[in-house]
Amino acid sequence: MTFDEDIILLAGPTASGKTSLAIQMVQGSDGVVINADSMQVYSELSIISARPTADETAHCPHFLFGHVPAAESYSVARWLVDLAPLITRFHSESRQMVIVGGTGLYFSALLNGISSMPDIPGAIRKKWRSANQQQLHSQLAELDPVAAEGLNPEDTQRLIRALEVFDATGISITEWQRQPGESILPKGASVKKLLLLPSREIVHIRIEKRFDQMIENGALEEVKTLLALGLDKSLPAMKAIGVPQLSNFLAGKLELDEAINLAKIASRQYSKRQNTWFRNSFDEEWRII
RNA sequence: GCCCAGGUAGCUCAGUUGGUAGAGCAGCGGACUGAAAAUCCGCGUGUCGGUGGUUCAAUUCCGCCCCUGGGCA
Repeated sequence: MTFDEDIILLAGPTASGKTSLAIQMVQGSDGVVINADSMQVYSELSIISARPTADETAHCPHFLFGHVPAAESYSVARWLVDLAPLITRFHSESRQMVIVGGTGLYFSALLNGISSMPDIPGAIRKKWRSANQQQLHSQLAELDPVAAEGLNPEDTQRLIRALEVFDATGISITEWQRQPGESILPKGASVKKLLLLPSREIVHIRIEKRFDQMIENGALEEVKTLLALGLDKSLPAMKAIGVPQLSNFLAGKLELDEAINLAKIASRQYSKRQNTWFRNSFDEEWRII
C-alpha cells in the first residue's frame, strides 16, 4: 500500500499492525517513519511499548523512537517541538514522511496546533504533584474558579495542570487555552490521513498474542531493568501498560498469569479509549483502512 | 450411600424476617490542549440451579431432583 502525498498520518489502536504497514509504505523509497506514540519515545521501553525492532528499523530511517529517557516526563508539546524540524527538513528534501502512532492527542495537536503556554518551573510542578489530592479542587476553586468549574473534582491530573499553570503565570489555563494553536504542517505539503481500524475482535486477539510474545521476548527483563533505575512511580514511562502489572509480579504481589491477564485487560481498555478518540475527535478526512 | 456447605449479572460474591434483587471486577458509551498507554464521567432484567407444593404473592418457606466443593463410610 503506497500513497503519493508528502506526509502520511497513520493512526490506529494498539496492536492494529501500524508499525509494519508504515515500513511497507516507505520501503524502497527515501521516505522516513516518524513516531506518534507517547510511549515508544522512551528509550527503556522497547519490548513493552512494541517499539519497532532493530530488524524493522533497518528497512528505512526511523525518528522519535526511544529518544527520551524514562526518567523524563515527555509531553505533546515536547513532541511537537521535536517533530517540527524533522518535518521542515524532510519536506525540503522532498522525502515522504509516514507519521505513525496510536496517540490521538498527538495527531490532533499536529493538525490543529496547541495553545502556546510558558514552561512551568520544576519547583512549582513538584509542589502541586505532591500536594494533597483531596484538596486540589477546592484550592483551584479559590485561585481559578473558572477552571475549577470545568473540571471534575476527581480528575487530579487536570486539576494539577490547572493549578500549576495558574501558580506559574497568574493566568487561568482556560485563558491560555483560548488562544488558537497553529499546525506545524508545512502549508504547501499534501497530507493523507489514514486510520487503521480492524474490528475490535481482531484487535483483542492480536493484543492477546502480542503480549504473550512480549513475555517471550524478554519483557520481564526489560521491566526489571527499568525498575532498577528506581524512578518515581508516577512518571509516564512507569505507567506504560504492562509495567505496573509485571512490576507487581516481580514484587511477588501477583502470579505471572494474573499479571499477564491484567496487562491484556489494560490493553483492551486502552484500545477502546483510542477508538472513542478516533471516532469522535477525528474529522471525515480520515480514511479508514 | 450418608452428613455438611454452596448453586443469584460474563466472573467473585452481597441480599431479600415472602411483595420478582445489588456491589466490585469485566464489558459498553462518553470526555479529553504540555503526564494522554495518562486522567476522569456515565450505563446493572438477571429463567435468583430445576421441578412440584404452601400462599393473594416464592428467588426467599417446604418436598423431591440435578450440579459443585468438603467430610464420613
